[in-house]
Amino acid sequence: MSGDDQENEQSRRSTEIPAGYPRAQAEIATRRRRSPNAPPAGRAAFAVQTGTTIADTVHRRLRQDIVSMKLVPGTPISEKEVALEEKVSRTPVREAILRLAEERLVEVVPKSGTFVARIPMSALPEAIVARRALEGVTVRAAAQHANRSQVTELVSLVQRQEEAAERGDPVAFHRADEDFHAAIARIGRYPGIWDLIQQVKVQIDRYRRLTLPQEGRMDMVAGEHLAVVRAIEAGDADLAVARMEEHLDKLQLDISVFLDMWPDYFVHDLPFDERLLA
Amino acid sequence: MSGDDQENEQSRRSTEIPAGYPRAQAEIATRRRRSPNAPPAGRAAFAVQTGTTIADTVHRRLRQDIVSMKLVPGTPISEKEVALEEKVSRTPVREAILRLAEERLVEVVPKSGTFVARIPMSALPEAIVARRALEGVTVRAAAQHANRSQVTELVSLVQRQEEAAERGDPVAFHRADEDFHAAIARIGRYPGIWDLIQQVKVQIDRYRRLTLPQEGRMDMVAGEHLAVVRAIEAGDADLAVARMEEHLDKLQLDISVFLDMWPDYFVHDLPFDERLLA
DNA sequence: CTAGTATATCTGATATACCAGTTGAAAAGA
DNA sequence: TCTTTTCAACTGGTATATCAGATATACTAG
Repeated sequence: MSGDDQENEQSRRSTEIPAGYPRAQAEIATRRRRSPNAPPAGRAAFAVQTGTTIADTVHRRLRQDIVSMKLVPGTPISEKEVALEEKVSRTPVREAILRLAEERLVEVVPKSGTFVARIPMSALPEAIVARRALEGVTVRAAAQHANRSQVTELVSLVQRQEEAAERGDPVAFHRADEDFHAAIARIGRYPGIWDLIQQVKVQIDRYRRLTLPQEGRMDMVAGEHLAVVRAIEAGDADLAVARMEEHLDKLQLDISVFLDMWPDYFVHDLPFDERLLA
Repeated sequence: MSGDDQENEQSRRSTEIPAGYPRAQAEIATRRRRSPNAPPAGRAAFAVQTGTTIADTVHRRLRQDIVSMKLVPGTPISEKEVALEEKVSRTPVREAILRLAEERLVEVVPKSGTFVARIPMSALPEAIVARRALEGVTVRAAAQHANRSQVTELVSLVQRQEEAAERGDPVAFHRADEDFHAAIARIGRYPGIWDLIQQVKVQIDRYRRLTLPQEGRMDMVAGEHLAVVRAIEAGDADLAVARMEEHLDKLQLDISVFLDMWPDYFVHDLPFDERLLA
């Protein structure tokens, strides 16, 4: 609703630093050494920022629009068109679209067109259980590692979320929600698993955008988060996991309703045997 | 070693079919309709094969060499050089490299060069626990869903692995191993989770290529797999999960040894606080 | 009016050209 | 000999050109 979804791109590729490169000591047999210019070697660009490329920008923008359902499934996305709108060449646009294709957010049909991907129904249950399992790992670790200041930090995040709920700001609420889960992963010392969770969450999030913002749900979420924090504070790992699983199970809405409402937004890919091992 | 690693690219993007596209009924406000030529609409290319592109080929080849440690961390990979070797233009090569970058298999430094990524030490523990959690999900589901024929199929896969172990064929052994875990995910009706597992496994696999093929380990693995199958056959989900976790825990080798042996193959990225949420 | 076909015009895939940082070693200075 | 400076070669990022497949429309035959 209000303003653009910022959709904070948490820990994304771009932020990281190459961190310097050692000389490729073992010159590989298969790959020939460059005639002049020995292997790149030494500190390769400690550049604080791996300069945000145009492709990054376009990717972020398109991804935002897709996840926020501003671009509904089936919408055609033309490389040329986007290039014109963004006033760049088709190359970076293409790179952005390729990334989206890997995230399963668009489907590209070779000589026909690229379209915003429909939500694969079969992927939803998978995403839910996968997320449940992964968040179980992070919250258990968090309960085992959290110190006092980190617990306080989590409380602060919950409060931020409560405030967003009170003033009915779904965008801020959503962001606080993400930050909370991310913080738990970080405190559990498994930041990389949060990346995985985010990846899995994408399709779920798209689906949830379809559901109307359920009244009262926002307050409940904050309460459930607080229950998780209390378990972490108590150092009760099993309880923390249980609380988190309860929380995640709450968003198990039945899909059928929305299936009728927007049938074209989904693709019914039955779990047919797709692998035929020789 | 004997012959090229085939590194069966299990369920990869390419195999899937676009599956036809419905007319983009809701013409999105944000995106303008194409002047002539209404939206692509109808069955867009039921093409059995989304024609394997050159980029796919190059990607597969490079990925294979990296995962198999034929290209060790730090090795420079030049777009131009690969293009010349493969006798194609830089464009598809670039696309392949971009994909590898997303898989964290290469690091590209903008105006300097692209290098085979060092193994991020901090990612290893994360990958191990994430895999454990995810395989727990799939094996539990498999125990709940497996029918007689599927159990037999699993037995067959274990036997294939035993045969590979007997004739000391690590490549076939490795492939059988992958197929076994993939089959469990498929039987558990969570094929998508196998994709996740594979993604997480990559760095672990690279690391494991460094370790010498431990004598006797191959036979043990087959035995452990069989134990999992028996639990599945008995329909004992909890036992199956336990057996699988025992199995996965066995490959918990201490890293320090190999760290000394090939220090330049790893990057020590301590779990410093990388996210600073506003 | 309908069915079939031809064609204009989309599309993404690939090839090529150009640009601006980066780098390493030669060149210059001490 | 050692340090500093310069600079040409090489890199990945971007722009542009070309190609062939896929589609929708216009056209033709009946």
